[in-house]
Amino acid sequence: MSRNKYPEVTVARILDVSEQLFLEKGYEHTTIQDIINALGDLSKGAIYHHFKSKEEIIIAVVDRLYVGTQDGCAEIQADKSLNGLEKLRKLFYLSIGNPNHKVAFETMPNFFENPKFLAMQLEQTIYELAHKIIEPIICEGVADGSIQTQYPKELAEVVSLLSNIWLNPMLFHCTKQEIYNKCMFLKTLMKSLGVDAFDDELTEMLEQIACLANNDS
Amino acid sequence: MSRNKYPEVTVARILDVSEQLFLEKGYEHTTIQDIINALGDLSKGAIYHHFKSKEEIIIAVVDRLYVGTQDGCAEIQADKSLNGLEKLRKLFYLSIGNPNHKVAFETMPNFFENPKFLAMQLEQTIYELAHKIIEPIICEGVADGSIQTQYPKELAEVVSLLSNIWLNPMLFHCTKQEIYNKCMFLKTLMKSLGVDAFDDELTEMLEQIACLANNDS
DNA sequence: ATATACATACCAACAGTCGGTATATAAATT
DNA sequence: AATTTATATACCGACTGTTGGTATGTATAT
Repeated sequence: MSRNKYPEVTVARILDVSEQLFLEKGYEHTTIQDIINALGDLSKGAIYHHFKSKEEIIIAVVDRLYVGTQDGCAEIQADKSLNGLEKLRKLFYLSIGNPNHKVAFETMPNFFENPKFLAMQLEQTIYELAHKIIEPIICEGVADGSIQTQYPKELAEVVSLLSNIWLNPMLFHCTKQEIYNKCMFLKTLMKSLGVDAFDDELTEMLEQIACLANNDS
Repeated sequence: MSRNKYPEVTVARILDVSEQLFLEKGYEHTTIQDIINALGDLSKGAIYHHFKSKEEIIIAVVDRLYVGTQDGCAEIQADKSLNGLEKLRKLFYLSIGNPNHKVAFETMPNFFENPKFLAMQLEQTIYELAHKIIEPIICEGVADGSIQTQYPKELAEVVSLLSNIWLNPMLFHCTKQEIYNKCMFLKTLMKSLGVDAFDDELTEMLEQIACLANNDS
């Protein structure tokens, strides 16, 4: 294959194929050669022309997974008609409804055997989601009176961690019943922490996503 | 060096050196050759005689990190003079006071660059700590009336996750003030969830451990 | 005598490199 | 405007150094 006029297309193809393989086989068990084979018509040189290392590929993949969410966040953040609590609620919908998660969900067998992916997800959750997105919204909620807390930063971290990691069926496989219990628990937890953002509609959404993975109970 | 009369000593030495290196440089950036060099007088054959893979070495290392804790758990569990809540409280002391953590704490630069270790820690926290240790104790506490909850399993998972991962300065670097805030937050959180196990003495212990790592504020 | 604790030489797989080629694009020349 | 020239970029594929792991040999304890 000769030179492509639109290199972004090539980059996107590399990321598509890599994402699929990383989720399927795990980052550390995916070789560059696997990526080359799956692409079919590109060489090692091509890949290393666009990315300087395998690590850089997974960084780009994870970044891209969250791009849609990040855009949506900015939109919610800018919406003047919502108070802090309402913004938080809307954010949950956005995050849980993210179609990228579904894809990952279906192909990923066990996240603990994909430690790199897990670590990046955790890092992203704390340093991007909690600190840069949730915390400002909570502070806003405290200011407008819709959220009550003395510890906005800690609350942001815990809420992010629980909803993005603990509740994530990609990470912790669970039956429909277990998802439901987790949601109920999280709902009362958040309410008792001064954030009444977790409503029934949200629970239902999560249950439906969980059904994609397993048909238990 | 020829055959050793006491092979356990050799195994222990391999684990000592490996643990140090894994914490220092990260699992994936530690080579078998690094371990051999650090040992000084052993060969590759020796290592692969005692462990069948590099992965098996880190499993043994992590197992050993928790051995002391596990023994202590059994002791607490068997103590008939304590109710559920008191057992939980005692467990926190044990876990936080674990000297192994201090060692890891001092040498580990950034856990996110050691994804394998992080993943194993998370897995251990949920499937060993939460399900096998905390949950039974909480159920006991519910039965004897010292703990109130409708969701023992979920409570066990969240408590384990927050105290073992989120509060762990090895994972999330923080200043003394931040540790204090986290403790205060966790204390109110747990109390509002029906578990009043986090007292002032515990907070103080955590602060002292945090001081080992950085001297901020 | 045999099982065990090691040593050593070796292998296959891997991430990453490097010299080289082909093509797109823009500037210079006609 | 058409053609040449220059340069940056997309890509190729053989090669390298490193690494986890193995096969086989040897010495020692029981």
